[in-house]
Amino acid sequence: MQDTKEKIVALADQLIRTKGYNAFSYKDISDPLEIKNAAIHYHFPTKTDLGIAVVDFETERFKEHTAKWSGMPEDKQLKQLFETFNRKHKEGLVCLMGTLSPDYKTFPEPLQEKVTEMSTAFADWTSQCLENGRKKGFFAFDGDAYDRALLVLSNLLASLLMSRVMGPKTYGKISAQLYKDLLKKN
Amino acid sequence: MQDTKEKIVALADQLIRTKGYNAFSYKDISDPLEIKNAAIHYHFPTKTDLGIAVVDFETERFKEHTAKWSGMPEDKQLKQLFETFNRKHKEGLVCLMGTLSPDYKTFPEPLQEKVTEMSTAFADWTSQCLENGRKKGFFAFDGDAYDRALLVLSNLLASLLMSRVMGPKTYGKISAQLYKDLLKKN
DNA sequence: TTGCTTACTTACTTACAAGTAAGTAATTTT
DNA sequence: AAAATTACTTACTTGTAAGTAAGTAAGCAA
Repeated sequence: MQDTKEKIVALADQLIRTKGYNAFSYKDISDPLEIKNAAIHYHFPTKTDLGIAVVDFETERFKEHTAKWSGMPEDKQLKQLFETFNRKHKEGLVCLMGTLSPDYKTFPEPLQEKVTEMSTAFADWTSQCLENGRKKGFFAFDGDAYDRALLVLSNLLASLLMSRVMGPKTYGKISAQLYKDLLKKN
Repeated sequence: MQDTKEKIVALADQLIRTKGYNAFSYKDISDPLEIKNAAIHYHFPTKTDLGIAVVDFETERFKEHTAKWSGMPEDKQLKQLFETFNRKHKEGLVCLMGTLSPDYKTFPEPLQEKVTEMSTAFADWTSQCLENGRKKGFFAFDGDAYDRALLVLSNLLASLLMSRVMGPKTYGKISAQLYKDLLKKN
């Protein structure tokens, strides 16, 4: 019955993305899964443990995805990243980095570390992709590739957040212009 | 004693920016101000009322600031916007839009509306500033000015959030590159 | 078949959050 | 001078959060 444990992580992931870490409770998980709150504590003794599991799972998933894309040309790889965010947007969800960073200071250290680790993984991969893609002529942009990666990620992250508040079209407007900018030759 | 009311709003603002809306409590305000939690309820019957006051105050402050800048050339006006975010970064704070958007779905409608109103005010002003600034040759960018405004705001918003998680240098890297991009002539 | 582990439930505890009703002291209005 | 208003405090209530101790049913292991 590893099934329950996986379902808890999946639901917690969704709850963190919709309500935020500090606003979801064990009851939000135990009710739909028709288990008792103590069953969650059995698998994840503290809420921090559950948070860590969610973040770790996301980091793993990201690494698996990027590994699969590694044979593609860089413009296609970046397109895949955009598609990942696109899918989240269609589900009405935001990215973990976007929802966890405002609450970061309320987290115990072990969870903070995991969030930083996840974010670093995103930035490192994007930086490499942009760097290599520029060398091969797929992308055109000024400045350091790492700085540009931070810009790209910040746009993707915030476009999901802003879509919530300013309407769903916001996401498309930001991501479309962002992608055009990177391909543009000066 | 309008003083207490103002102090409550100012502290709530700071708490929302550091811990997030759902993580701060009336005790976080009543303790440092040395008043009872009922005193907060006297001024703001519900937490929603307090949230609305914080957002309204920020919207007003933004409109006052931009009104003061209205005589400047557009590149200086935009610089002022960047400076505003810069100051928040130095204080270790994030912007209201950044901290409130992940929790948006947990808000009652009246607060949601205020957050949307504030965000729209930001976007409208930035859009106008970019539009006029491009016409006068201060800025160079492709596409619609409103779309570009969303990009700029998303970068500023997210750079404050990401700085928390990835270190304080993140903010400077993003904002510097962003500003350069806008001034750049092709 | 006895014992150990897994995956829970039952039934709590402790803490703290938001919110309220009733009272009060000081000031302002009439 | 009396009445009302302002800005609170005292002392609650209600609800819910995270977490735990003890029990149990099912499966497997020796």
